[in-house]
Amino acid sequence: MSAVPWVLHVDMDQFIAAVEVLRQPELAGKPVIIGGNGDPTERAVVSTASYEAREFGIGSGMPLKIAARKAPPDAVFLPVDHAAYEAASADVMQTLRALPGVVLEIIGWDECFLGVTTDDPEDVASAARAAVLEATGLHCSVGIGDNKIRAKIATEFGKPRGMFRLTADNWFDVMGERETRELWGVGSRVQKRLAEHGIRTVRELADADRAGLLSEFGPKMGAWYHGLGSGLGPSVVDDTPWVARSHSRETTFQQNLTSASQIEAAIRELAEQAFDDCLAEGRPVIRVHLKVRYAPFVTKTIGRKLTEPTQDRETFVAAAVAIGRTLDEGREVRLLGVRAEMEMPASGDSAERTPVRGRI
DNA sequence: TCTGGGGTCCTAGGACCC
DNA sequence: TCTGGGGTCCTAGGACCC
Repeated sequence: MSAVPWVLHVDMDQFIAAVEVLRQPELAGKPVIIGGNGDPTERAVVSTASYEAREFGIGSGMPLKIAARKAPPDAVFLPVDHAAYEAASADVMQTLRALPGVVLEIIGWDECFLGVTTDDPEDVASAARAAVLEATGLHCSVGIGDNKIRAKIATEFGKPRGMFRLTADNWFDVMGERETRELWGVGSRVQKRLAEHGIRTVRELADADRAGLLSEFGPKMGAWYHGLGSGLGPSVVDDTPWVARSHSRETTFQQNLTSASQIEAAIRELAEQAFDDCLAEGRPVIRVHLKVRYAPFVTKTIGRKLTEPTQDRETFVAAAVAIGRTLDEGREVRLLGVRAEMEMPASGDSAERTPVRGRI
């Protein structure tokens, strides 16, 4: 065997719950549910549920009120503690970065890609798992692939506390008959649109008419989805530090806001915080976005370019408030968010962007 | 049952320009 | 009556990720 480049995807097992159990060992083996303030009667959702809690049908994104109904009497609800998870995350990443010969690309709190040239990727994966466990007491799983897409998907088959290899050789054996929804970057809406074209499985996507996909999804996404059916994707692991394009603050109100003055006050507060996050990076803000959720299912986002890039807080806040004044009167607001979009440093913009939303 | 909070990227369509 | 052809920029909204 000769050394060739591999992509490893490292994903922490039930990361947030595991960090909590580490600090409170008596929680081990119990259904643990982390979300919001830890009060299951509040408007908030589950951040992470331990494997024990998942057996009761509780999972990420579920409203806490629902989780409370499904949970057994011995379930423990805990508040989200960002600082603790960030510290644990930093320990994990530092440990992985120290492995010999690897390039590390962080894609989230609890997951990253490792690029490594080796003739034995399983050996590197084992070493990574052992190192993380030794340094942090936390377990992880590793996907091994010949590109990022396959590595990322492989991890699901390795969980928990294991590893799995997915490459061009076994792609269709493993994924061919599965639903398109299992592909990274295909959500429920795209799954549905594909199904309307008779495309339900991964293999059907790979075999689909390319022109049809381009006309349904546009030149970029159409081509991307088509390749995704065959497990195609980028294989370069990039360790250049991530630069945020925007910062936002949003809040779900326990009681809906009903008056214009309440709404304006909330916009001010959120706008100041979002703006300050940008200011802390020393980068001018060029756009403001307001996100509003009116009672059930209606979320609106309204963006405005500022007349010029600004580092003046009041200029930004005033722009956010101005959008707020255009909102329909008499509607109760249950969620409000303000996003500040920053000027990007001029760069020779990398040609290979992966259109999977969020950090990659 | 009724939905966090942090993000990124893509597309469509209109305005405007030559 | 019918309606260039190319381009850029902007807004609004959709979709997805962790």
